[in-house]
Amino acid sequence: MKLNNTSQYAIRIVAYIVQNGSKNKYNAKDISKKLSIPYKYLTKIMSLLVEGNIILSSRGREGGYNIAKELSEIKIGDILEAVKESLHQEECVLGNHLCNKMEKCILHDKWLFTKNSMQEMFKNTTLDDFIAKGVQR
Amino acid sequence: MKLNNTSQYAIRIVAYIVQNGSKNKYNAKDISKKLSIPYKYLTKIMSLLVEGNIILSSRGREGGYNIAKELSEIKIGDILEAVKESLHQEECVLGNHLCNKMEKCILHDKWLFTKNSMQEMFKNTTLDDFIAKGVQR
DNA sequence: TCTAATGACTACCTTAATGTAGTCATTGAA
DNA sequence: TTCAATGACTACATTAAGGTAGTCATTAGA
Ligand code: SF4
Ligand code: SF4
Repeated sequence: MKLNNTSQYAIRIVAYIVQNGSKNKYNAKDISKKLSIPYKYLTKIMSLLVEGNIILSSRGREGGYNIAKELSEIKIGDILEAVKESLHQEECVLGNHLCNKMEKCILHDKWLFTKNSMQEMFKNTTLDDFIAKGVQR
Repeated sequence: MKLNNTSQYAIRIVAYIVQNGSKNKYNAKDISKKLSIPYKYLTKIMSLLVEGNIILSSRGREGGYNIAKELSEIKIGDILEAVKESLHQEECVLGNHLCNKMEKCILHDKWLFTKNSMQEMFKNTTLDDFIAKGVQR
């Protein structure tokens, strides 16, 4: 039970940018070094974040990455979505074996509740929440 | 965010046994057919459940599997533990990058809360809970 | 204009989880 | 006492996630 590697990296990347000045521009090599994320893997993830409109990139000399919007507009959930983490509600504890609503098992509602609270958490946490407390790396 | 395949199978196997009579004995071939779990993969999982003292097995002709204890004594959490699903609390959202308690990030407590409620759910649900409602397959 | 510094793209490699094959060990029934 | 029906064990095959290599495209500055 955890987020996959790519999602974890993505959150750490964005958190890093937020904490070190969201107005600044960051290049792939530096981020890679600072966060110990393999360079090529990092750029792959960055492309996903760009595609998801969370990060802006500029190519060429003096290029780099920066945040695409206001911090308060970006939710953790958006990041996870950008890297295709599956958080879908309709997924059952036992995989995708969806049952009809009439004969649900004991775990159904309990799991849904937990799933919901997790989703709420990701939906309700925005990037500016990171500034105050800080993430250790 | 979901249980891995092996865990899902394990729960479905035990649920199947519970629903079809926990006093009866079941052989691998039948379970495999009924639940569409690859035969060899199934026997591998069964061995884990036997090792975890959830299932008893008897070899030889007329052999098979049956539940090792009273239904009320077996928790979903026990099944997950038997197949080595990692549910450990100390694991952070961002992997194993544990921070010191002084500078925890905004997700820390929220994640812990969710994690806890999930663990509680698994700890507090026993096999006899399955009987009443039934799991669709 | 040329070039070094950058990100984007494509294709491949590695690893861990999932799944399969073959054989051995045990046992009850004929 | 055989032997067919069973589970256990070992080793291999497949797949998907994670990670790497090489090259192309873009751009600011000399
Ligand atoms: S009833 Fe149980 S098995 Fe069926 S979809 Fe809900 S959680 Fe999954
Ligand atoms: S503070 Fe945040 S990053 Fe650090 S261990 Fe807790 S959840 Fe993980």
